Amino acid sequence: MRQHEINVPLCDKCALETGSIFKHLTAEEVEMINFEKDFRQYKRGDVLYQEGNRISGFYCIHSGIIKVFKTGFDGKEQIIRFAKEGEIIAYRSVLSNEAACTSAKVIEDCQVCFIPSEILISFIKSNPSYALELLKLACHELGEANSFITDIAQKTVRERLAEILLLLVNDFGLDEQNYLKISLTREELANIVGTATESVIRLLSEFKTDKLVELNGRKIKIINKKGLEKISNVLTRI
Amino acid sequence: MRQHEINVPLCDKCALETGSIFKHLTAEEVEMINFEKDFRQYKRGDVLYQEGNRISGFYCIHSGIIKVFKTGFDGKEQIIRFAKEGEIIAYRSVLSNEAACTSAKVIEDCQVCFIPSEILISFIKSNPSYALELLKLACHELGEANSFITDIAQKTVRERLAEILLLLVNDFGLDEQNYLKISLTREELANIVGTATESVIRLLSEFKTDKLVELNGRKIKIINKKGLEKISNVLTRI
DNA sequence: CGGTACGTTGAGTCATATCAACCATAGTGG
DNA sequence: CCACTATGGTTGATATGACTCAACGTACCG
Repeated sequence: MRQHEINVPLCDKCALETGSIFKHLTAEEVEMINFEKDFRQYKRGDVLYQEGNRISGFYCIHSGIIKVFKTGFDGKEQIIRFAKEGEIIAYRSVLSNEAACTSAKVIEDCQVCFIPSEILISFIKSNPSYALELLKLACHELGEANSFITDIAQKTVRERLAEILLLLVNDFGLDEQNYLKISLTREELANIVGTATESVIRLLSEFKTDKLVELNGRKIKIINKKGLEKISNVLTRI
Repeated sequence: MRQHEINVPLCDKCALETGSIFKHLTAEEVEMINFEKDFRQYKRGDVLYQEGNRISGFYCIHSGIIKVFKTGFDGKEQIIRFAKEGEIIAYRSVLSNEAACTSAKVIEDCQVCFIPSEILISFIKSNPSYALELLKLACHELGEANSFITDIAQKTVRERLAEILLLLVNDFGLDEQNYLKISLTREELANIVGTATESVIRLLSEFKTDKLVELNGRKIKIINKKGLEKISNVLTRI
């Protein structure tokens, strides 16, 4: 099923709608991206780039969800973060001028714009307040990474799973029936939490027994957010 | 024993010697830092700033070693990174304009320069190539954080301890007798690896039995680097 | 209809945390 | 100067969280 007429999104419109980082650019700069960018569509499972790749640009997500992950020794994925509309990925490699230290794979069909490195670099040089925004972004991500390190190092799998569920609620929201909008396989959940698939399954069904969630296949319904918050903290072990 | 005449280091000299990020500044800019900065000396155990603080500047380390850590629920520290001569800390908070997400404490007596936020911000705006260098720095740290997340999530304590020892060798080097130049308490080691103090003690003495290291109090002598490399990877479990 | 990917459950094992006791060292104050 | 206290290091015993392995169910797909 190929679309003959694809609506390539315009960056100026997109930046406003999604609140992407491009909203800090001037009109001419946005126009320049519009001209240079390459619009692409991907389906679930598609790979945008892989660890070790040299990347010639970065991606701005217009719709859909992408997982960014590293691959450990035995091939096990560790999901580092998700990216959704308005967010950019692979900018880290472009800026630090290193090979990609992560891979990116599609979780939900998506439309993305690929923007050549040179444009990013030239904007940083020409538009200082944009550079500052990028710095803020990187520093913010760094702060989140630090928290995550502390969590993985100190919390139990149970606590982390509860926390991740809440984080997913926060990032992707719930539908009218309180179902998590993002749907992941048990394995993917395990690869965020940093545990085995079986452990996620067991803990989720405990959560279900404890009336914290309901499960319908991959769809997870949150029915006691306070309870999850309680678990995700210290309080478990008082 | 108080020094009446303290030699306040000059940034231009220091930047060259230590290869700090200020080497990308113009002569006038460096001069400006020299003028505005506040030189400070700290002793082991001193705290530079604490999680949650609003920080009005960042620190450039001239000598000594500082640990940057987060505090978990039960008060347990998770060491995020170390900073030594030529490196800057707390720039993350300054740039993302958030409260400090970490604390910083002195490991080895140190001399640091405190530089007000405004200077950093103004340089970013006036000197794009400096902004780019800062971005590179932040992105590089982000890459390291991602690796660390994957390691903590996937490797055993044994693997991680070996890895951390190698990382310390890399960052701080060995003296003539192959002793690690940085000396940490067992608890601090545990707080990097993300484990219990007792586990570090037990594993270290295993490493000793296996002729990988020798132990003299806090001083750790590396006698089989290859062996540690082997342990730090997958290879343990073949 | 067989194949493949995902989900679930059970049983056994092991690495690691926890708890407790003890030693060494150094600094403190009466 | 000595008892006192705090801090760090070590070791042993015990408990348990979480992983691994294995079997099996289910659903979807060509």
